[in-house]
Amino acid sequence: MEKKTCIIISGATAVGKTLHGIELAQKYNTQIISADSRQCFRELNIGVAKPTKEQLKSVHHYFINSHSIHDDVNAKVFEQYAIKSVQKIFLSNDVAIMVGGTGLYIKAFCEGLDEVPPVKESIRKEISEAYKKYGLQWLSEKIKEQDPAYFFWGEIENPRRMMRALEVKLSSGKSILNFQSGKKVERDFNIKNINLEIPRDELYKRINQRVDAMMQDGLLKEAESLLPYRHLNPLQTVGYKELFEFLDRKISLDNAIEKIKMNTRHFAKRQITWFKGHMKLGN
RNA sequence: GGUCCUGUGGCCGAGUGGCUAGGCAGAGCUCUGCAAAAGCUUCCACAGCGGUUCGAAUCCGCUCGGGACCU
Repeated sequence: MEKKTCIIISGATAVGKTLHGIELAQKYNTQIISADSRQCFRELNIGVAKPTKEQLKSVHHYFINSHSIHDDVNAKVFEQYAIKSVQKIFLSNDVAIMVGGTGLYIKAFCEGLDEVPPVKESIRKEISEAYKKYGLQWLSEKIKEQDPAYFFWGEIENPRRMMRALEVKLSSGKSILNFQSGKKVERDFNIKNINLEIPRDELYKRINQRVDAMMQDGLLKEAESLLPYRHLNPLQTVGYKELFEFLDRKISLDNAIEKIKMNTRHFAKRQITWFKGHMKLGN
């Protein structure tokens, strides 16, 4: 039997992935799996540049509006969800399309993530609260004492990674390094990648225009309605966090809009760097 | 016309004779579980000219540009 194929369309925010993905899906008469860590939340709309209702009607999208901001969504959740979704698509199609800009999620889908024992919520909470209170110094001392191997090999200037290492150690008793094999899972389907790129200045122009359009579409109102949930991870999102600052009267509205544009550029740059280094398969 | 203050990189901002902050933006990068996250690296300066000094962004003079006040 011929192997099935998943075509992945990747690229920075605002390059035009959505449109290309839909065209391609229609050409193959198939469906799309979104690989976007924010568009999966049904409560987030204008600020995350979801496909329009019409677009969603014309091609079925997995992982869009599939979760709530109260759910725990991460790379592992995505991997499992996406694998299930392609399999479903492959039941009736030879080709599936994945569209998205969340590099880590795409990587998890392509290569798999190592099995790491689940971490108790209470431990995670404890660590992040202690870090908030005592800072990086405390964290790095704690790592040194609990997981000297990580202290030696790991990224000891990145609190996020250190906290992850610490939570794994504290809940499993083993260093996270024991679980990170770096082995890639072989999928039983072909993967082809199309990484979309346009000149930087053009991308930045599109970003600016899109932010203005979002504001016209009522992003401020949306942000306002999400204010009660601002502490949730899905709300740590460009376009919302800046408007929360405005609603706090910390910055002016113009200032907030400028910041959204700037932070979106930063985000896009990180995506470009990621895809440059990671998406060398296919195409 | 006079008196005084002031001039630091794209922006903000310390330094006030030798050790040439820092932040933001810009550029580059890292990446196996919060990733639209988190972190790392890096370019760019002392308004101009002259003087003092072993040595000046720092002291002196002049020029130019800002600002304040006086008649």
